[in-house]
Amino acid sequence: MSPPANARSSKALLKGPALRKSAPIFAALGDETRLRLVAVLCAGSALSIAQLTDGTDITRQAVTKHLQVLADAGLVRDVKVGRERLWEFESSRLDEARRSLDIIAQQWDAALGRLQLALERS
Amino acid sequence: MSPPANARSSKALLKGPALRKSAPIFAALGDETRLRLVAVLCAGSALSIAQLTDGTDITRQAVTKHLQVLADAGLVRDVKVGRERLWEFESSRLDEARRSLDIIAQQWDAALGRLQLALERS
DNA sequence: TAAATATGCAACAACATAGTTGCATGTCGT
DNA sequence: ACGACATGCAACTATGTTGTTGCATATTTA
Repeated sequence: MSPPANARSSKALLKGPALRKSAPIFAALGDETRLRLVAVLCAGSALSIAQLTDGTDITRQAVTKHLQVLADAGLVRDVKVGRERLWEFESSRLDEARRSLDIIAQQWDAALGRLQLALERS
Repeated sequence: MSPPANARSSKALLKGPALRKSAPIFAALGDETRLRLVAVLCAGSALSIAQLTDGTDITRQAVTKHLQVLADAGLVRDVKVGRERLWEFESSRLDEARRSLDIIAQQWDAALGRLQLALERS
């Protein structure tokens, strides 16, 4: 059979912590409200909870919880300034998630390449 | 203030369906078991439920449910072959998710660039 | 100091998710 | 036809998620 040649690399892909560590990041991004918060914050400026709540149909407390989820995933960070709590985007974890998707896409492209090669041989 | 120059583009980023449509994809990827299934299937070969269950500590039915979640997100597809049901990776939705992360990262880089520029001017 | 602002904390309801078990159905090989 | 194999369906439990309300606390500002 042909698969043994790449069986080890695909197993390594799974055992390596890269993919497993990405699951919580994807889970954090897997909510429309949180994805919107990330999109707002990645524009650069640190914003308060009240500012992030404005223009939303949910309560300030709900936004706070979403921000906490994002913070647990390492996607945002908070800085206390006076009576405010400003939230800012943190890019490192998102980069990890990007790399994970790139690895999967790359693996898939390689599989398509092998299929193409096999077809040409027939 | 400096933000108005890019305020419209960041709003367009949010209103565009690209990001909102990605949330369900991230939600589907936000589980260790499902991420593993995707990683296995992106290696190329279509696998049966029994095969995908082997080497796991959960039941076949649990795997079936996870596959259904992935299918709802458009990340995998099933093909019935005899008494088996083979599952294969589907790359288009994953590419959408990749583009969404790229957009966010790009937005962030632009913000850093503006910050750098502002610092140099001082 | 007092009012207004910004946030924190806790309890609650509603719903979704992850996983199980038990049994039924369909398909292959003998 | 019959046993073995692969899967489907439904019910059920346990737990997590999302969002709410009510009240407490800290910080400005007048």
